[in-house]
Amino acid sequence: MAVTASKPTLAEQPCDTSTWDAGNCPVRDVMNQIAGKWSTLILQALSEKPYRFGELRRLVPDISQRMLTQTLRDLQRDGYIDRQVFPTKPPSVEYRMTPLGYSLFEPLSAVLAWAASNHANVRAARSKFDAGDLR
Amino acid sequence: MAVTASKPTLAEQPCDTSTWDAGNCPVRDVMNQIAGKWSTLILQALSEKPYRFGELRRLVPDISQRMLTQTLRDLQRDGYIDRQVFPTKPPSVEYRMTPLGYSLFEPLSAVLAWAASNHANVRAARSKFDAGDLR
DNA sequence: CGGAATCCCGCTTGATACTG
DNA sequence: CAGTATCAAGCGGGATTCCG
Repeated sequence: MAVTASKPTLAEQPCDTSTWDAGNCPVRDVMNQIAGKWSTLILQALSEKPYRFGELRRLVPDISQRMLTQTLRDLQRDGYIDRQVFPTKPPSVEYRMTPLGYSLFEPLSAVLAWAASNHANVRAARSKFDAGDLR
Repeated sequence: MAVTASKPTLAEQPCDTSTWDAGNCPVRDVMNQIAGKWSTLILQALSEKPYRFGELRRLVPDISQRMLTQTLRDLQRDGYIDRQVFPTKPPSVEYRMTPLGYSLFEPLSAVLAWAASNHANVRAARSKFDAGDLR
């Protein structure tokens, strides 16, 4: 349960505050997409193997078809996933991760793993804050 | 410019779809916080060294004091940062990263670094998608 | 200086219905 | 099956004002 990491080496991190102007900040530009409510879930699913639309819908129980469509299009637009249509009857559409998507998911999966491992720590900090808030 | 990573080892990733129910999904619970419009920027700044309220405000030029206050409180609530009040006149408040915050920032910084490195790739994919959209 | 409180707008999201 | 279209609600977030 103990937090494993202390202060890491941060010297080479992209903390360049000179590029934080809203328009051309890479961090914002990329994060604003993958930070969406559903993006990480979809990326996580597709990192495993390709899936069809309906399969993804079942994998992420409470996503609406509207949001699934939109999230998939956004991820495709940024080059993270590919969309392949099979003109069968009824039609079938398969989504799969691109090399760029995999290259993103590599560091991203570390964050997701952190979330899974440290969820309890975060929840604990939360209740502690909510409780002893006044003092 | 070339994308460096191909399919990485994903066997051990937390792709457990059984825990994707909205309520208890660790990924959503953690990501929904750090995915905020400003959270990563603040974490990035505080990963360097502690800062005071006004300093952070200057570091992130286009954040409103409302959002800065709220983001800082949320990050503090989840245990990522600490808040220390110096009862001077006028008062001074310093924010600094906690060990938990550093342990999160370690994997997170890899994503931020990816964003900086691959921003061009994403932008290229975007324009390509927007152009040849119809065919 | 470091906030809290209030007002208000607009984008995101969800529910529903329709189409190829 | 895999979407698109439309409408309405919610809340994220900005501008402003006031306080210790």
